[in-house]
Amino acid sequence: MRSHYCGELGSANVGEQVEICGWVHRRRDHGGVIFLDIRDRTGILQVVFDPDTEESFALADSVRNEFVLWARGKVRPRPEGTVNPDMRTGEIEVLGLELTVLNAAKTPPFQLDEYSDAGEDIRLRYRYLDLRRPEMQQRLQTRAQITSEVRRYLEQDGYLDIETPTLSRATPEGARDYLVPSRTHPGEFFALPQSPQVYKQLLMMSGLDKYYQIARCYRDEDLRADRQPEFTQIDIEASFISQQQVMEMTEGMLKSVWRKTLDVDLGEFPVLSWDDAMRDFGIDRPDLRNPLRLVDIADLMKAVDFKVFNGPANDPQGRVVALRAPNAATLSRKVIDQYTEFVGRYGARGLAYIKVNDLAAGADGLQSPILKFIPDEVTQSVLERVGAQDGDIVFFGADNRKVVNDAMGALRNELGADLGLIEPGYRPCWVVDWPMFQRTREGGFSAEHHPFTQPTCTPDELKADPEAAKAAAYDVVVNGYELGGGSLRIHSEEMQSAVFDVLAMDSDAQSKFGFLLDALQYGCPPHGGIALGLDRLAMLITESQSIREVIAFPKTQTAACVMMAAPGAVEEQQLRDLHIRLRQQPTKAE
RNA sequence: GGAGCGGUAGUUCAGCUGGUUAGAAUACCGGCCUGUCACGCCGGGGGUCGCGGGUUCGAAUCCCGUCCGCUCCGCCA
Repeated sequence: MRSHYCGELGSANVGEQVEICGWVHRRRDHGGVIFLDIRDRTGILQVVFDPDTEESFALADSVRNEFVLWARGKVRPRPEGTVNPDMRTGEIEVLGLELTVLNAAKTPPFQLDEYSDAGEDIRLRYRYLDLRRPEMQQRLQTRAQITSEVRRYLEQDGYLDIETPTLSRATPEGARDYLVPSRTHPGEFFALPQSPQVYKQLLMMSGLDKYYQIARCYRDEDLRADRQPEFTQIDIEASFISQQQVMEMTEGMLKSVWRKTLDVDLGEFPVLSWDDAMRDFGIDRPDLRNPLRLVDIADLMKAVDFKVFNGPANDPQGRVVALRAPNAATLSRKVIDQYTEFVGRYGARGLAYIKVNDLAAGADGLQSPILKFIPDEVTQSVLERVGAQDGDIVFFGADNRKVVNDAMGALRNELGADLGLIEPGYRPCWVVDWPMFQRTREGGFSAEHHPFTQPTCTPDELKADPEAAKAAAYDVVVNGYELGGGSLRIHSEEMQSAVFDVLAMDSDAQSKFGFLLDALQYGCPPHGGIALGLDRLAMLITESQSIREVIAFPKTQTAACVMMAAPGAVEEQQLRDLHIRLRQQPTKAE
């Protein structure tokens, strides 16, 4: 039916008779000559019809946008002066000799050209049309290129692609599970996996040695621009492997992905400790393209009444930081108020600042609502430490550690973007030496990474002081996105039980991992691995603003599919089969 | 669970301090046009102003509720 794809024709094909298939991208009718731009996955091709071919000319006259066509014609160079340098196939055209309309098309609900931008709502409702757009085709092709390169890289390194179940068991820890009722076990439910974590560890215990999978994962939590309820992980695990080896393997893989898709050298992956990341960036996934840094100044501010920052006075759990923004002293009161509101979202109760107009003039050269609360020499030492220059503005955060890190870390990102300080390109890094646990609001502990992560201490030390325990965990971060995270895993039953104890998992919860504790006692090799978010990877490489742009059929913010109207109600009989009765009738209006 | 933004022609938007017949661009339809490439020119059709209620002589505009989309906080081991 087809001899060539549209996009692959060029000057080399001049003189050939070709058959092409595709959609009418645009039609230009000049009365005596009609141009049809035919589009397929590979590109766009101009096909010309003139009145000599009477039948085809009449047909070409009748077609409309998005009609599906077959055409036979002759490739010829475009006449002098009509070459289109903006088009990949712009040096040639096809003289249409025969034309068949394979299918007519209704007028699309939105324009599929590259110049108009439909709302996401309508794009998703007609996703099959949205995906026809060259931009979307390119994104999905790039995504396929990524997975292809990942597979190639891992397979040449001896990793086996092994599938694990997507009907699994609800877990006591972690995100909310998507549940699937069991017909054969009344009242019982499967859970869709949040990750293949436990399965891949069991595969290591089975001696499969090196495993990978491009695995769909499910988490029933609220969505974000970079979060979908179902997403894809590049899941990797290996036995008898060190943290260093996992990191090198991952670096090599990411570098070859970037080289393959963008022909970009990712360069070095600096390694930051978690403590350093939190200190300098207030966040565990720093965007290194942003030159701004948080600077601790609590020691300088000891003498100052912290209430000027609306923060607690000399709280040992507290943190006081300065954030210098170069050449931003011109920020208006209104803009500063907006930043104050911005940090408020993260719990900050205010945003103090000093505008540095003229350093040489001392206090007279500064402009700030807080100066009168701070001794001049303290102000000077603070400005000196942050390296303030004339024209800068210095923001301050003082509160408990979490609020300061959250608020000032976010402000750093916001300011960096607003002030145009984000360097172009990609800046990867590793964040290592994670704490094993974090305190929960209730005073207990939750796993910072996950409960299978190998602590770097003994089980006794772990139980004695959980807060001090570090984990053999590592995250790979690119441009402020957590691309992936991994760890060495616990391979002794004693350590795994100790972790469960610290997490205060009751015997019922622990029994759900009984199979794992058992397995650990039957000769479990030391092992470790990593999981990378494929969607985020594709998002970064295609420079998309949303994860939805690199997923063919994504869910909306309410975790629904507007095209299929999923989720939807089911027949009463289906519920009966599953032994389910709804607690109340749905009230959602149509 | 919470905060914010948006919903007006097929689409993208303007109109929103209440007051003629709700506009623009584009798309669509018809006509003209033999070298365009976001073709051009002429003409035309097209609206439940998301939905429900309220205030008012009068509501796209003000108020309340609700649904949908997006961004963010919480949440996401």
